[in-house]
Amino acid sequence: MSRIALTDVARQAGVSTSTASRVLNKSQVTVPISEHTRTRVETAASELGYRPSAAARALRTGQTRTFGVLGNSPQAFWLWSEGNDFTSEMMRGMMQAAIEHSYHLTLLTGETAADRIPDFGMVDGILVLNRDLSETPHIAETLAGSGKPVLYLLDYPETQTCHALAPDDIAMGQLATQTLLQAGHQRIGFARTANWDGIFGRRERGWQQAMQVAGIETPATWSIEPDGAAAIDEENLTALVCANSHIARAIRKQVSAKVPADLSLLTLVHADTQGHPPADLAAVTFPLAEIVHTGADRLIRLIQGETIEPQKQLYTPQYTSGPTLKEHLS
Amino acid sequence: MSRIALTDVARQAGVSTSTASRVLNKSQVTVPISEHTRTRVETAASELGYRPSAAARALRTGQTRTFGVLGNSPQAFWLWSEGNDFTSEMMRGMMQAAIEHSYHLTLLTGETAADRIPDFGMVDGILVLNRDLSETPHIAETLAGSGKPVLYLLDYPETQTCHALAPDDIAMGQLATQTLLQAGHQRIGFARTANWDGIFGRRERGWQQAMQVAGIETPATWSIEPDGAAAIDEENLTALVCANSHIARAIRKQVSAKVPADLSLLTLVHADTQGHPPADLAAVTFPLAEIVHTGADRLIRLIQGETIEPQKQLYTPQYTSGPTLKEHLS
DNA sequence: CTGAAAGCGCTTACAG
DNA sequence: CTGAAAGCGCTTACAG
Repeated sequence: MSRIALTDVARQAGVSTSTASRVLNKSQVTVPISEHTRTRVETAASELGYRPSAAARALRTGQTRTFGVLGNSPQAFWLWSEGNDFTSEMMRGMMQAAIEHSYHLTLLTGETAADRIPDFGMVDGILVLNRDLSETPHIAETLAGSGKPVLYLLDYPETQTCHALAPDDIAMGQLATQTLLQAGHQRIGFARTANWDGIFGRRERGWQQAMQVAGIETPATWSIEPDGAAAIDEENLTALVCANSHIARAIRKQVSAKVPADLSLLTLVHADTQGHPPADLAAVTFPLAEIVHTGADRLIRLIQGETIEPQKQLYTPQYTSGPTLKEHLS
Repeated sequence: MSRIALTDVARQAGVSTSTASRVLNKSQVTVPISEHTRTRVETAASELGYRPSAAARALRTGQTRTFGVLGNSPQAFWLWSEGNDFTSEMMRGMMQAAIEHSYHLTLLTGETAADRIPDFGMVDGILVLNRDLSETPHIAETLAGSGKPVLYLLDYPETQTCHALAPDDIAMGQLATQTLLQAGHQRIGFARTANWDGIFGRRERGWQQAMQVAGIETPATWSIEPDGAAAIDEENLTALVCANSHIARAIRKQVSAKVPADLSLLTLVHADTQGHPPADLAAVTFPLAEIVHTGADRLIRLIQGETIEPQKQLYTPQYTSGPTLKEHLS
């Protein structure tokens, strides 16, 4: 047997498809319908096991009630540097917004090669969870030309006007550095990997700025890689701001004897929904799930035609003490 | 400006829509096309920034190249009892299969009230990641009547012929129990919560069966809740099979002085992709990401019309030793 | 190698 | 309160 369409329901109920459609889409435009007709149509629909075709409806209305999520690579959905609960927090934020608006959520796969034009056809808007934007600027251009609402999370194109929600990365770097300065540290390094230059670059700039305000120079040798622990000794660093918790852990593994005896680690990291950063690290945090949730919510509002001025909304970070921070009496 | 459709491309290229369609869908049916025409169409398409309408294509072909994922409740995507990496492992398995076949993946939201008929219109098939199936049998019926391929993961309707991939829960309970028996334990309890009766029920049955084979009775008082540590003393239990790692941790927190001095804990849990169960627990594991990956792959094959006999494929568990297991010399 | 035409299943003005 | 009809944007036999 082939698919049961609205025409089948209408025929069985003895009404036109227009009427059948009106009955089955109760909420939309308020058109009065006789109780008798309504009952007949509803009975026919359930007898026949009618299920509307989302494709036909989407073609007609231009809306799918689904938004897409685009990560740098497909791995974005399970490999995140902060540890595994990053994925959970992300999912939580996205799904909650989706549920509140009765939207579905499609994870856009597609080639890792980001220059391939993605097949966005089936979504009403796109949430960008991409940490490599600075390395792949054409993504932002392609998206801007997609004709659909786009909202960036965590990372965003620096030079483009757009909707974006992200932690204030510069403020994160600054706050971490200021905290270490107040604890008496002077020789404070910054640990990051070379990738994710947008996010890590901003955090590093925050560190530099705070150091500069304190009148301390930051030679290039104070910016180290997670496997560059040798530089810590060479430069006599007493503290390190780590670009994320993964990096903090990698460094701690290398120099474990020194943490926190000789070396203070302060990591930049997301807070989980209970507001807790990793218990084993002193941290400056941003509210990941809240950012993602608010972002997905705003994207849906944009889809539904709400007028919202494009803006980059940055979240102020918070400091939470932890065992890897130590007062330094110089 | 309104949407650019294929007709616009065709007009600009000076060809019919049929021809334009053939050019732009290179891979499909092999129809020879002159190089000249091909070039003209491709140029027109890129000049105009043409993007095919997924809705129209889906309506015409009946395929969306997307599969849906249905959890018990929306929370399924971020709250899983085994800890947060459960989500990551799930995502990994699903996404990898999706990528291999160039499918997208839609997380189906919808009311928590599972009796509401979900809106499946936009997906070609459904992956069921639902741990409450035994409590909501109508879900399976609704799905069976959806006319789309359905594949169950982890939990499955006991009484229905269907496609399912899951750990062999009974074997898990048995293996854990046998391991404890061999270590010299006799008074072995089983710890679980009341919910998820399908999965936990099977695991519990495995424990019972292994005990029975060993000639040991299992009174109801030996089956305890995670907060029922008092029963451990009352019944002089020396070991506990825990239905999952979350439960194992809850129990350990209550009786920490005794683990593993007086009480051995053996937990049933998923292994991560590196094959590691939690390092702090002795465990009997199943390969979560592999199950999800294989399941998603099979679902896509079903969607594409491959004939596969419905079957419940159960994975044999593995034992990994850990610090919470102790020899018991009775 | 190319085109005219049908039709996938809906929704929504428009006309009663 | 209800129906006839157009049209969303594609793909695919079918006919040249």
